[in-house]
Amino acid sequence: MDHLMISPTSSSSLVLETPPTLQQKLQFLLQSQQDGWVYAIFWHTSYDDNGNLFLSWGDGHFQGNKDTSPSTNSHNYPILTQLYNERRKVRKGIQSLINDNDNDNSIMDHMSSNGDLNDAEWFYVMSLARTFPIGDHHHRGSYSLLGKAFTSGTSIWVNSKHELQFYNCERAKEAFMHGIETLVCIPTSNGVVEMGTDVAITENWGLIQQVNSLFGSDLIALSHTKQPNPIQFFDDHNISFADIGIIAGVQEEDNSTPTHHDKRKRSETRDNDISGVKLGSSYVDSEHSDSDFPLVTASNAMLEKRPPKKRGRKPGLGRETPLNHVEAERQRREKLNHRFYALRAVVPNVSRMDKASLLSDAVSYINELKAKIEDLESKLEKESTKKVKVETADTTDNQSTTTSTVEQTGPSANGSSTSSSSSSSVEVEVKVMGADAMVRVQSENTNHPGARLMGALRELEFQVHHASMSCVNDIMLQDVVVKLPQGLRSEEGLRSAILTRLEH
Amino acid sequence: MDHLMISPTSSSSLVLETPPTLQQKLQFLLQSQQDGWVYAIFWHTSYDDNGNLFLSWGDGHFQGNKDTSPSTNSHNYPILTQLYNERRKVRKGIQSLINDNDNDNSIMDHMSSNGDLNDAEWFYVMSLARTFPIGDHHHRGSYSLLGKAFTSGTSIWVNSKHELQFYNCERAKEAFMHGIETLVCIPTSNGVVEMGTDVAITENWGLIQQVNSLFGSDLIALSHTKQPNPIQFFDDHNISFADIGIIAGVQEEDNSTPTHHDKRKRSETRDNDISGVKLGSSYVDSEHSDSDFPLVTASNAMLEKRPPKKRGRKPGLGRETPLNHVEAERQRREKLNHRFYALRAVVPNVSRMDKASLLSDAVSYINELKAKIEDLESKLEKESTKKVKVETADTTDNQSTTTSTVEQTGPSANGSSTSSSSSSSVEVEVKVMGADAMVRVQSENTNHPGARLMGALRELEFQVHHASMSCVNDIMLQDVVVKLPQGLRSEEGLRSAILTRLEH
DNA sequence: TGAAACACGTGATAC
DNA sequence: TGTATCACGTGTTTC
Repeated sequence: MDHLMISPTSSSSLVLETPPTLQQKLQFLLQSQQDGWVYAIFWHTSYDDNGNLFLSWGDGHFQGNKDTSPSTNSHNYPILTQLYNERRKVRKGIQSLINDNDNDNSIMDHMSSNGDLNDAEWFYVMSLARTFPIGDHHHRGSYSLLGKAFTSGTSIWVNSKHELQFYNCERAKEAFMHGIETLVCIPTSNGVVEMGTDVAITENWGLIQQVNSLFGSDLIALSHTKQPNPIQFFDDHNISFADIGIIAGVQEEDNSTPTHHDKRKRSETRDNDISGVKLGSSYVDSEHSDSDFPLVTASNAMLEKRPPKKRGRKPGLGRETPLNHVEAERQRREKLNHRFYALRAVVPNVSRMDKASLLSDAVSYINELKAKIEDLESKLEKESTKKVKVETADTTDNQSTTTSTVEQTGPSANGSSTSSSSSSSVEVEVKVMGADAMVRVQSENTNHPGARLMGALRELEFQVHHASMSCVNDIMLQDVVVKLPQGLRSEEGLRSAILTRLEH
Repeated sequence: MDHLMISPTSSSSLVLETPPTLQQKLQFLLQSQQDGWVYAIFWHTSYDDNGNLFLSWGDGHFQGNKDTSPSTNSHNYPILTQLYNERRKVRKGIQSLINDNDNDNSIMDHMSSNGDLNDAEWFYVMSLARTFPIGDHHHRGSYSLLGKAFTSGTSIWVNSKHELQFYNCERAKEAFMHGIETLVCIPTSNGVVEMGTDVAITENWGLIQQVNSLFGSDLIALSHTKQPNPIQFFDDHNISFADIGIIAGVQEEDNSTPTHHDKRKRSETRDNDISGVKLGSSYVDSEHSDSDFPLVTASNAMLEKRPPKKRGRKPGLGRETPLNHVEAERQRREKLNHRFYALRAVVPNVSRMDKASLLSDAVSYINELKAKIEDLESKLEKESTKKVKVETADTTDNQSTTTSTVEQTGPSANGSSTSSSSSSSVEVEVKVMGADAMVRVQSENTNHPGARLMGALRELEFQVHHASMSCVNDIMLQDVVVKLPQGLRSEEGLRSAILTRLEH
């Protein structure tokens, strides 16, 4: 049971329009990645009775944790196997029964309240009865991540529980409840590939490309990609531009004709992935590589409903600079949006889903937190001073400085360091002693200074001989003795090298 | 010297186009406000040699602090009086000398580095030599607030130092450096009224209205309100809408309209007020009336420099719907931006001034605050339980002592944990003590075990209280005391969670 | 039908 | 020179 397979192609007699190699593709996909992906699901597009497009289970592969710690495997849950088999048998029936999301949600919720059973396996198994609408009443973020990925044609990569929790998307919330930490949705021509795991995995452009090449050639059921409601511009043609985009992406490699915006329905994005990958080189979140943004594959154009206006390209455009510009702007927007999501994830009680409300809610929330901290600190201080009788008084000093982190913003004026996004006032001392060096770092105890310093030392490939870190009153003091590689002996150089690496 | 008056109308023979009552108006303005405004300046429009519009000193009134704390008054700075008089005498000469902003900035900077002298008085006095371009190379925010207020026709009200610091506007920065906290720029027909003080004053619509009625009737030099480049929509009429707006605002007393605050820059909006006021009713910043947004009076857009693009209006436009749309979008943007400012105001150490950085900094700051609160709460709880005298003794005692005596606590052979795995020569022990836990990891000194462990703890969001790692004979021994988030208390669970995360 | 909220492409600008 | 950010006007999609 280590490798669950819920596949209509492998063991079921149900006939679906997906080619028989889907299962192998997913399997291959999972096994070719060295990251600890737990499962992969292919959601394919279908039409419901009303003619609305939706995503339903196409195929899936469950790999489990790489370490296969015994407690997380399914043999501990015989009921799981039973339910799994049962579900598989009557999947079609169940689907019609619990197509309604609310019902399904209640099931999930009940399961998650169960404490021990809410792991990725449950999530995976329960997924096979789920469906997700597409393009319908999507209130901008309220719909499923899967649907969003499909309609927008952009891959979505969420790799923190906070962010996951934020999305007011049912699936993301459920994933969060079941311990999923990284959730990826990659659109294909006729569906979406979803992968998930319970650890954090940073964005991986290669994976998306691999999915593209694996699933991009499924040119079956192209009609699915067409919009349910007729597009007035091209309904005389039977092939939607989206389809053309797909085809072009597969066999044409091309691109050309950027310039005009689009809104790119989806699909087409892929051809840009192939042809214009270099654009992706600038994708990196330049400054702090928080890796918090979405790896949008997107862009392109050309297959857009075009009000019969100006035909032909604008005169005199070099064609690459403006394209980069729009692409860059797109990325900027996407990045900004993901920052917004991240903010939503940490701010509770967001009154309304719109950005302005979020921002002011964040402000008031921060003020709330500050007030609470001040309150607690004064309380604590009172307690401690009451209890510790005669103290050296530097504790209160430290406390007061940490409380007033706000005030630091004005002058800033901290030597070197500063500028780090997270913590302020980082002090680094380096003392070189022959082939060894002693590094002393003093900072606030925020953003895991220990991990940051150790990460910095790892990046610099310094072997650690000894280290000791202590945190008192929110001040973290770290002393490390490292062995230096030869050639690097300047104390100031070491210091700045460490300093610059401390910011993530 | 309590009331500095730098007025060409009161004591100078220079003839300017401002009416002789300017000084009294400013004076009246300051004294009629009960808020502690320190100074008021009227900047009037002029053309430089190149025919470009710019703002220069029209008149000013310095009132000083209401509390008139002796240390902040000018008699402490005889040099100030001297320089003031000197400046006043040779104002025109100085203007031509230090018209260059860079020079002036350096002067201001030098002054501000002076510690004691950089108060509002200095700022006020130095202002009289300043000029500010209008409508030229306006990078939207990089130009002066004054220019922005004038061209946009919107009043700008900044009432926090953070926000002030943010603007990449020279004047705002200078004001910040000189201790100004609230800075207001109110456009008039032929200039801008600027008021400032070193305390925070919330937006006051009445003040803006008062300025409008005081300075709105200066219908002299109307041509100044006209853009240097002709406005194609109305250049057959000689009266700009702005002026009409002013007149209407003056003699109409307006009021009525409590409903629609702000927004609408005089002119067009005002005539909208007359005809279709109800539209403004929905302007209210519905939910929280933080009053955090900009009191833009504006709209208009039609006295904006309009690059000679499309001549003639778009065909078939109803003229109100699309216009309202752009206006609404403008307002939305403005609102959003002010929310951003507010967020900047409460988030310390904003690494860079751009929105994306602000957002992620806000997120990490919130997490910081949360962590700190949790920490404080647990600390407080600990304190209080400790204070309840000798309780059950064992467990609580251990908790209190762990921080300092980490290494002694577990000389291996602890009952729980241990045992299993340890295949790849990495052993993990976990001992939970209340809200804290001790983690001991023994492994080979390869692949930077310190960084791996710290990274794992960061992923799990465990705050490190104390850590010590030593390497002997290529064996790395690490002991860490961490604070656990609530809900995670199982030693075995912790152990496996750490173990799985140790492999990268 | 219009108000509100977004995303998009575009031009400007700063480092 | 490219590579950022930003604001603007516009089209679209909600309710």
